[in-house]
Amino acid sequence: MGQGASGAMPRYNPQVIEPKWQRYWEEHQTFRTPRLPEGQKYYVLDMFPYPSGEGLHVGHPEGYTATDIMARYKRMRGWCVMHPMGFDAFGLPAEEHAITKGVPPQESTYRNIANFRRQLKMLGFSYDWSRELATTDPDYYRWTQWIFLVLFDTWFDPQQQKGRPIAELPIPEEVQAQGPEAVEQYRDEHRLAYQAEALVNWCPALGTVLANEEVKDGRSERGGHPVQRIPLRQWMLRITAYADRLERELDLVDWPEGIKALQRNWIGRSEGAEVDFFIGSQEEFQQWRQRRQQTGFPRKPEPNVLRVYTTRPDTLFGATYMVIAPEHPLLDQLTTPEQREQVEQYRRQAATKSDLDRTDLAKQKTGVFTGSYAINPVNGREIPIWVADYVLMSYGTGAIMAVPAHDERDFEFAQQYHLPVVAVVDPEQAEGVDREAVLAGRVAFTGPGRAINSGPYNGLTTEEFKRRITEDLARQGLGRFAVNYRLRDWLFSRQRFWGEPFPILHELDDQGRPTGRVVPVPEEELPVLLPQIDDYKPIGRPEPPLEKAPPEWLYVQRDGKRYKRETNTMPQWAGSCWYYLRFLDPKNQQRFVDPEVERAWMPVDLYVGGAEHAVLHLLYARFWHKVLYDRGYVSTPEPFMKLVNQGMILGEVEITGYQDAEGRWVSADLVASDDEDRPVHKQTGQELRAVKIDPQQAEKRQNRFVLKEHPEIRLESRAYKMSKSRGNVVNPDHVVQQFGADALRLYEMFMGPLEATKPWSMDGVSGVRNFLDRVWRLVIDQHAPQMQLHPAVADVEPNEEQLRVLHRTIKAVTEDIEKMSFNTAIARMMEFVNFFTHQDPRPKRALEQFVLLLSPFAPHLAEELWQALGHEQSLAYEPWPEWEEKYVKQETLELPVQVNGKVRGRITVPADADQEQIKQAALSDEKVAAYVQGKQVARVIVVPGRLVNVVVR
RNA sequence: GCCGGAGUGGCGGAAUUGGCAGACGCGCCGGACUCAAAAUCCGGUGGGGCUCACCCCCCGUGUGGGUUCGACUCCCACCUCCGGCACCA
Repeated sequence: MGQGASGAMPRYNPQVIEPKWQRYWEEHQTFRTPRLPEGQKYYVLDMFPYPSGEGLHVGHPEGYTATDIMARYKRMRGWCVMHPMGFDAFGLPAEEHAITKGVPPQESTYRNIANFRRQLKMLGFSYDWSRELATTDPDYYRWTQWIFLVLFDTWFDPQQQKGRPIAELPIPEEVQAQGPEAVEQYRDEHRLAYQAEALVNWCPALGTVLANEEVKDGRSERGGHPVQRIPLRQWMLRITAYADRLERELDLVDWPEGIKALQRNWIGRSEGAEVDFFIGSQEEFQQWRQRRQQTGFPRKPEPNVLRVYTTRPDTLFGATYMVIAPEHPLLDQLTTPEQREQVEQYRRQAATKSDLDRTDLAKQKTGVFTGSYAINPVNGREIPIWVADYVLMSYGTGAIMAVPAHDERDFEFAQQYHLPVVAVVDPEQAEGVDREAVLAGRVAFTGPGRAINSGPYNGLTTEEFKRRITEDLARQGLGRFAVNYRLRDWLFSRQRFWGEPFPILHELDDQGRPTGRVVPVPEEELPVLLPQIDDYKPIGRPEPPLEKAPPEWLYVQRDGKRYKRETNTMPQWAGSCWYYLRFLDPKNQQRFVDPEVERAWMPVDLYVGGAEHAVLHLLYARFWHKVLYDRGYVSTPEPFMKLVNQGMILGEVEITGYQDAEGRWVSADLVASDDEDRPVHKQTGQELRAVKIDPQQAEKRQNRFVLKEHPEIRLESRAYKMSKSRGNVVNPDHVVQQFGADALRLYEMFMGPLEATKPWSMDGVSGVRNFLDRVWRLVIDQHAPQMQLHPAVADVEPNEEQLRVLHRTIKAVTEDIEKMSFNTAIARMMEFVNFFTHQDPRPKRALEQFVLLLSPFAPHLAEELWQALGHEQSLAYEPWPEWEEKYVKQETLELPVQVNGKVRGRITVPADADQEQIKQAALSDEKVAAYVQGKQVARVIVVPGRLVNVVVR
């Protein structure tokens, strides 16, 4: 360096300035938010993290930086911003850790939280840390329990489509007549939180049951362990009651269409009809039909009736057999003595089959004839009733009418067991359909067409037929219009320690056996704290660890009766269902949130998080919110107005080649993967070795990468999900150490659109760090012995050109932030710096405006420069720069001139030139004239401000 | 199979009420500074062609068609990749 005092030279040093400003913000409570908004409010929320032992992942700061930019920007625009952070801290990993290492979950959880908090603060996010919460705080889960009690105290009124207090549930007379116990039972059957003996997804390896949402292909989503179906008493939440509103009210929110589609898909609403099939003799059938004419369609079918749900009532005449699920309650009654043995065996088989087996065997359908017949209500024909596990008890009525001619599954089953196929829909000229084969029953046709073989309905279109027959069936009391949902009720209990205890007591009799009666723990006694236990291990039986709690916790004496506490705990999703409300009033000891505060801040204006929560968290939270809304505890029907999903960040791009055992290269197009995802040779099946290739050794030919030395060997070039096993995980601590927090923030925003999946690149980080260095040198004289402004920085008025660049930058950056198009906003700022680096003098005023523009993205650097420019206070509440249109507009425009669509020249015209002037200028341009010469000008298209196209012949 | 999303230089990406394809950054090449290196600064960089004398020409946004004066953008058919669902009657 040659200069003695080089250490004192004011270089850009994030290691020093970042902690400095973090300390400043903390000391000055810069981002403290008032109880009630002052002026216009803006609630910007991140999906709070699960504090894992690994610490922050580079995926976290992506969304967090985006929201932080919005928060800082809005503050400078004068909005009152709510921007909190907390931790979703209940969950399996802490408990697994407790089991293997013997560390109590409380301890490891709070240690992990401390680490997360440190990392988040290191990145300079402008959270109001005084609102921090963790779902594991007794002061928080007290209110999670309280909301559970609200759910317990609520029934859904289908008339009003609304949750109401259980006390308002109308009790039918016949129930009333059976006494108070029956009434209580009737109430319990209608609560949104209820107990059921449910077939649950029991995972022996995890020692808990799982929600349907947590099971993928018969294995647990976490860990990939096998899952079995066993019956167990469980707490359920009646989310299906809200299915309709959860779907319909998606219209109220500004979410990506893709996420809405995902939720609609999950809810899976379908319309069709319920139809009753009589089981008995022809004579009885006639009487039954007549009776039904009078009574209409009953709420529950009589025992001699099989009720089915179908979306295609128009194919009723094509029903050639029926199928009921193995768990169907009528199965016993329908099974004839001759068939009993077979049916029993089949039922046992189906019951012990795990979901995994059921999926594996999906290719081959199985079933057994019950021996009974049902009578088709529309034509009086008798058809056999089968039992098969391709029909699910949990959907519709657990029974179907099978129409093999017009349903793929029924067709497959009919082929398997040689059941008749009768076509009742003529596909006519439907594209790509073999009409002859359909009519002959050789293939299934599932599309719409025209009715045949359907008696009086022949000739109707599918659409028309559906409507007519549904009406006709309803009039005769044989069927009714019906809606079904794929969505199931939410299995809400877990056999784990590290979750919220249920505020529920089970009454015991004199022998200490449960009577079946449950009572809620009174609100004043909340929270029900987790007890101290020494052994967290699941027992291997579906019996919760809380069974091992000390008796003084487990047993409660009340009004002379003994009660045992509920020992299941709530699933991890519980805490995240309402945290956005608690942030508004985190210290409130009287209520879960003060209504005044709630009304002032809700709804969340912007919610950012990963798409992996598209169905689970977002559906559950919306459900709870709607219940709270119906019960008058919150003021908005939906919690999250605008939702943005940040994309995944992948590891660095890797180029991979493949070699066989002898070390010979194998072209990537000859490589397949086996069951365990290992590479094998497509033809020989031989196992191959994946080799990481240095980019220097590869080159691109056409659209593929090949080995430079052997161009016939194709390589694979792609980025993979970050994972410990692949060793491509990027640690934010290291990035901050090496490049600084501002560089990390800026890079994550510069990588590409927020929503896109994008690969990490350390070179990219150093690129934006380079930009920050240039910003520093734009303002600071780094060769001076101490901190001082660059000599070119002067208190002068900007010239015309500088004003233009400045104002265009302000406009572009502002509009890009509004669109959350952060990558392009950063590109605009880079252009500004490229331009102003060459300016001498550099007007201080212009630089100040620029520093303000930069501040939401790189807040530490911006604060430091703001101070160097002579300001004493933080820039966090400085007014956002405004642009003036007169500097943004151009006086003259350079327009390209095309001849027959190809650019052949360019002209310069005044910005306000009219079409005729532009046309003349274009035609008189030398180059254009050369192309036009000797040809006929057919048309001249002038697009103001864009281009001119001369069409010649 | 069904539902979403995406295919643009060596790489990340920019540009759509249809109007100059490749902004900005990385990488690479060349130059300046230096004894040298790092850092920094300047210039170049889609492919091909040309007497490549810096001018000009042709091709080019996954593939094939179409609409249009004009298509990365709209329409039809298809291919590939990513995400989700998957016996839901």
